[in-house]
Amino acid sequence: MGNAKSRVRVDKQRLTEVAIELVNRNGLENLSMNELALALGVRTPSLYSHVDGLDAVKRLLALHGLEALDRRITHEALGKASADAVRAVFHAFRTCALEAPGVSAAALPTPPHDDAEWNVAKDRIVETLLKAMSGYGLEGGEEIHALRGLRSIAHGFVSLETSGAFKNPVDRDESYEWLIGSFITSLNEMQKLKRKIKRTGKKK
Amino acid sequence: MGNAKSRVRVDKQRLTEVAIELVNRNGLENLSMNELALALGVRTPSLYSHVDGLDAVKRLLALHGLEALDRRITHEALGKASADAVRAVFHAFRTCALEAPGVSAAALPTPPHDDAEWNVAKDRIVETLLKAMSGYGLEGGEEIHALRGLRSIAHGFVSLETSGAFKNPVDRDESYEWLIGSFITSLNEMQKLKRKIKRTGKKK
DNA sequence: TCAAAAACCTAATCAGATTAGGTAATACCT
DNA sequence: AGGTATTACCTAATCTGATTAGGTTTTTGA
Repeated sequence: MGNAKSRVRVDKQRLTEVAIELVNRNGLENLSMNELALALGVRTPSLYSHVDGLDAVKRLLALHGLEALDRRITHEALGKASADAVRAVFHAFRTCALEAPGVSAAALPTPPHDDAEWNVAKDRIVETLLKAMSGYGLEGGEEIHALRGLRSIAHGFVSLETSGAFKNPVDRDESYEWLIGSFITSLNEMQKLKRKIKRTGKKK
Repeated sequence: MGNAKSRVRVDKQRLTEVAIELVNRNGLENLSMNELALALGVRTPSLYSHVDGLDAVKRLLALHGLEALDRRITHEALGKASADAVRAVFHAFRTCALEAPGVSAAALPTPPHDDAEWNVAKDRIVETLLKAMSGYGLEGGEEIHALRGLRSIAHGFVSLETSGAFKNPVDRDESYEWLIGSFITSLNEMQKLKRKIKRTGKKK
């Protein structure tokens, strides 16, 4: 016979899965220990056997979100370089955010200094982004400018979009393409300019 | 003699001023009715004579922040056009956010549909931004793309910066300049391209 | 000067997170 | 299988912060 007496059995795995569900459906700000416990079929205080509190749950979501984002960027940008790679990165960001808004919101905050695992997850993405842009041969701090620019644009657009800030009927996909195009254009211009300078320099 | 018996006397004006103080010092997420009441020298429930609750206080902060931002943009961009105007707008955004981080954070959320005053304040900024970019003669939806781009970049950069996401020692001012430059470059390129097309068209 | 309104106050309620302390199921060792 | 340590749960309680109820004082204005 089935084990009629067995308890519900929560573990970090299932807890995380259910939290992901909830947060993507109801938003990060509406995640509560009560709701999570209810969804897991358990009383609220029981959760504390598995995680340290609400912030710890959000941290798990952040880790999951960062990992998913990195996977996606890597996947989309694989085998591409320069403009194609940058385009792929932008799309990966937005796709993740639209498909999993709650998790993506959880992944935004800057991890605390003392949380090694979280910092590593964040740094991994930075590395991935730098690699994606490596085709442009940026150097001397410019690669950092470009990295920050890319992050600012992607995060800025997506967060305004998901918060409902774009009310005008103009198509949002087109706006994103336009913005990506503008970023790439200027990377290209920059590259042209640098080549010209190098040539001029050599003439001396 | 002074009126020794007079009560503390709170009004919306002073309440707002004190809330601005607090939120800029301690962050929006740490604003509470308790703290606000304490700073005003009044018991917490007394605040409800003046505002409807914490959300209403945040709304006041948002209105203040939007007004301040609009004033600043208008002031900085006055008498400028095209690239100069766009540059001024970007700087106005960042200066506001760095000088008054709490208020700026309060001004971010999209107002609810039914809040006319808040929506008007937001729309006013949109108008201001469109005017600032009008020198580029964008049309057919491109002005909206550019508007969204500008907002995305400014908001994205500033929010990543203030949340501590830029850890690399590379100077953040330079990164912002770089990013602004890249946006302006591509606006210029776009304009060149359009002129060329128009010329070609005319030749027919 | 007196009545109405406004601004305060204390006490109470409510919602969520978290902690304390106890009990039952599970796992592990023999 | 039997016995024990651990773990996962549970109920009850605490704490914090927002908000409401209901009463009292000050202010306003006829």
